Amino acid sequence: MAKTKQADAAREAAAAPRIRARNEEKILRAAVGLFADKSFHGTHVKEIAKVSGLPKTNVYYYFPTKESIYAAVIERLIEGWDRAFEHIVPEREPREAITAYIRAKLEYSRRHATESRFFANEILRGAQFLDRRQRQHIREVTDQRAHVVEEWIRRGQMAPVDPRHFFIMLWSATQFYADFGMLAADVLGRRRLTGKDFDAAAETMTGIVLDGCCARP
Amino acid sequence: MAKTKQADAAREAAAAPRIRARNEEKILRAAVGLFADKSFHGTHVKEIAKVSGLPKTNVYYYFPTKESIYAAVIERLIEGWDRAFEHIVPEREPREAITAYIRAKLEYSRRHATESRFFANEILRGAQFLDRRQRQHIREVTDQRAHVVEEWIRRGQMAPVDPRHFFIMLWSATQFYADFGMLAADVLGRRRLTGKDFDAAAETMTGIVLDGCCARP
DNA sequence: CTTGAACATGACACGTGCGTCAAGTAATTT
DNA sequence: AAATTACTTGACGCACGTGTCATGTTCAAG
Repeated sequence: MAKTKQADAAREAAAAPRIRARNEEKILRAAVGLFADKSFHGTHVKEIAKVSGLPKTNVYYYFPTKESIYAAVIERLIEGWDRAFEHIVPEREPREAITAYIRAKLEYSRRHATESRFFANEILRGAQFLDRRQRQHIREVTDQRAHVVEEWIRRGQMAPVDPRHFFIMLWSATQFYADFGMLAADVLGRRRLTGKDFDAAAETMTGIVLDGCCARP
Repeated sequence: MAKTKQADAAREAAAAPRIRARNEEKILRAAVGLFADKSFHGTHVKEIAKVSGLPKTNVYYYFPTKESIYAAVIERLIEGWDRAFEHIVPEREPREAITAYIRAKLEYSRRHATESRFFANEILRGAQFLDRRQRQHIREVTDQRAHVVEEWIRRGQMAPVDPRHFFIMLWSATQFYADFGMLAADVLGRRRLTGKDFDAAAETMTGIVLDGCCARP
């Protein structure tokens, strides 16, 4: 036990683990897709093994339990959570920054629909696997960007909206095209969402968020 | 077999089945909560039985399989899907109708968070249990209301937005507070979402949707 | 009160999913 | 080249979840 741990630490520090890195990658890549499609309980380790091309026992060589695989997938996603927020900085003009943010988020939804669905599913379940640190991270990042919006408002560049509900609105709308893509496609009369659909979504969304959709009577 | 079916039909037609109705109700009520929390595979019939206060075998007396319980829950939800859309009629002034729609949807998210989460989960999984009729229903209802928006635009009462993406935006934002309530609460620094939070959400949302949030430079 | 159907229940059969083990092969180090 | 560690593998045990069955019990009607 202690021995294994020590070896792990050594490996982590040193250069060595090409095989390990490659196999863990394979496993996590297979896992995120399966978890996204069928949720934690619906996904069997056997399948993760098959999809990743490794025998099941080998999966258990790298990860002690199914839960640990799930946790590892989460850990990766949290790291990328705030990427799109980088557009929200006080130096930029809000219209332009928000437009860029929406595009970035939608682009993410399109390219990483699977990860997005996985994450949505986890939150839907009450974020049972997110630990305190990860939840705090999300909150801190949001807080930080909320201050930018407040600054914009203070300068009169934006209407006085609640920044957090504002972000929720942007987040939910962009997220929708990844998480509920099937429903969106249905409603739009497509079999699957196309690039044009994402463009139309971005245009509609930015138009409404920036200027609203109803002239005052 | 044929006998049972005949009896079923008779029961359905006649007045009798108080006990059946009551027990099916109990089962479905228990099921929707469990499915919402733990998804299809994470929910065990044993638990459905326990929560609904019936012995497991009795659950199987009313529903042949776990899937049939799941399907029954879906059937109920689809029926109520278009309720909030009732506000979207051409006679009303769009600002007022949209405001009412947002409030209604948010109210639904607050009062029926469990059902909402169940439904979101089903869509997330690619709507595997929705049959063709149900999906078509959703599409038809949306289409119908999209025409109202188009009428408003034609009359110059609304900016020329894509009605379907517009609805998606409203739907996703309101849905968020039910489905990802835990995340919303986290971001807002609460333990749980309060009535005031829903009010703030409604205000922010209607403000942005109606008038946008950024003055043109 | 009797009869037959609807309803309720505990015990059980069967499949399968998680995780282990012992024994092997490849890669590194000395 | 030997020894030590990293990795790979097939077979297996155990627990548990789904769905069944045979046997009661309540209820509605003749």
